[in-house]
Amino acid sequence: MPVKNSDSDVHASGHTKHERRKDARPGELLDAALELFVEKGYAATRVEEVAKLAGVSKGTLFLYFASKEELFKAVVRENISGRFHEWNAEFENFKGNSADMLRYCMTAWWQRIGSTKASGITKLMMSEAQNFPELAAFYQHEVIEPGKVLITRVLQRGIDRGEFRSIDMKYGVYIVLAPMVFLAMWKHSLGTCCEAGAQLVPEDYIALQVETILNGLNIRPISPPVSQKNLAS
Amino acid sequence: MPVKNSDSDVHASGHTKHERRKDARPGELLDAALELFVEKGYAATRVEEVAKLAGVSKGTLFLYFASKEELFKAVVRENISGRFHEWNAEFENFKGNSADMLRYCMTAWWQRIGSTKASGITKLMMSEAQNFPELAAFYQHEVIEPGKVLITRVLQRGIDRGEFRSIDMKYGVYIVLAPMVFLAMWKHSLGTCCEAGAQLVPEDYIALQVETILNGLNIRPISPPVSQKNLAS
DNA sequence: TACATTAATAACCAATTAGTCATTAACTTC
DNA sequence: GAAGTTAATGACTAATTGGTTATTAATGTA
Repeated sequence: MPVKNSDSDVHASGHTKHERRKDARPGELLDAALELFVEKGYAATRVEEVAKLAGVSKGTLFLYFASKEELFKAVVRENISGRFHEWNAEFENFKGNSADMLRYCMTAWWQRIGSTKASGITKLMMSEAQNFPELAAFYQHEVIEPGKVLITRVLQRGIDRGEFRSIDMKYGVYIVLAPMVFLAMWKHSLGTCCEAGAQLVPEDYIALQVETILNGLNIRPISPPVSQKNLAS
Repeated sequence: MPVKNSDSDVHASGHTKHERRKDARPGELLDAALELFVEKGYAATRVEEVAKLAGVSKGTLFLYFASKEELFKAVVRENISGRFHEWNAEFENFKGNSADMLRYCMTAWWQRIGSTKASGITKLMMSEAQNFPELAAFYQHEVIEPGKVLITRVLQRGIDRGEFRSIDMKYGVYIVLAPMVFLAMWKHSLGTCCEAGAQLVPEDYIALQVETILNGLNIRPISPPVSQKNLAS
């Protein structure tokens, strides 16, 4: 039997309990879901917590999203949208050498994605791709592929202008992509809970990565591997 | 009240139901656990499934491992951390230049971890560390720290012998670690389900990464960044 | 064969949680 | 302001699952 809070049903904050805000609910629920999915992962996030953070009851959440899985899909669709158009335009107009362009590319990624909640989506997708092949395909198509195109453009420009040595572009993109994805993962996993004293400072990490890559892409190739058997005994 | 399968209790396969194989059980359970943890993740793997795959009842599993968490730790010890002693010894005896040593380090990682089921553990830990801080601390202590020590040793040797340029070792280890962790993640997430045509060939990826790193660690430093503002308005 | 030991089982428990539904009350319309 | 509509609630259900334990039976020994 429900409690009869007979006289008011008004919270301290001034919101009535049964406030009807049909238009605002989905957005608020998606924000709350993003927050918690990023913080705790998919499986560990309780729909009731999402509802609570959005200021509604669990029942209300299911009024707007058919299931937890549909909620998750909606979060990804909502947040992984087309900022690539803007970025592509930005890189079209880049004047200056390709080393600076690559530096700009990676530091801009950190400022716009890596250091924001959006990096949590990257981590989430890498973590849950196996369980949601449909979402994985979506992410591949909408995020990974455009990202690769952008990186390829920078590297190819450097090669065309004689600034970088020629490499197989199929794998070259990963030289740039791997450190960024790694950082996004690290930030949201072992980087937070452990590493007591020696916390990784992302800006310094990015700086060393980019300089090492640039040195690695330098036009002067080093001597190739000499032997495969260098082990004693 | 238990079923009285009175006359035999013998499976179709010929194994009796209460077969006593004390020595073989732990290994079989660990194999089954590795298989399922890698396939489904830690949280989503049910201990009863592990037991079933190992051909025993759930009760038997708890006879050999105190809890699901202990089972997981045992899997990590069996497949990764228990082998550092051997690897350290191997690198003590390495004769030859440090470029070859780093090449050996990364290709050996691929052969022994990256290409095996053990890489799934890396992926799993990165995915679930947030939810299981105790396991994360365990992994950090038993795997990440020893791994960093090993990488640091190789890089420091190169610097000491004048083969690599001097870098801040706090971040230097990540130059080597990031491509390997990325590959482990990629393999078990977007790499499997998507990337229809252009599948990543791990050996080629590792090869380009290691050569780029070696070039990047070359003693001749490149020119530092010149300007921060190269964008056209 | 009788007995002791202990590996193995499966029914059971307690806690968790995705999802449902009868009830309540805010808002709309006339 | 009465009646109808539907947004919102929260107690409830059903399923899941980590872990326990009383019971069963395989094996060794005398």
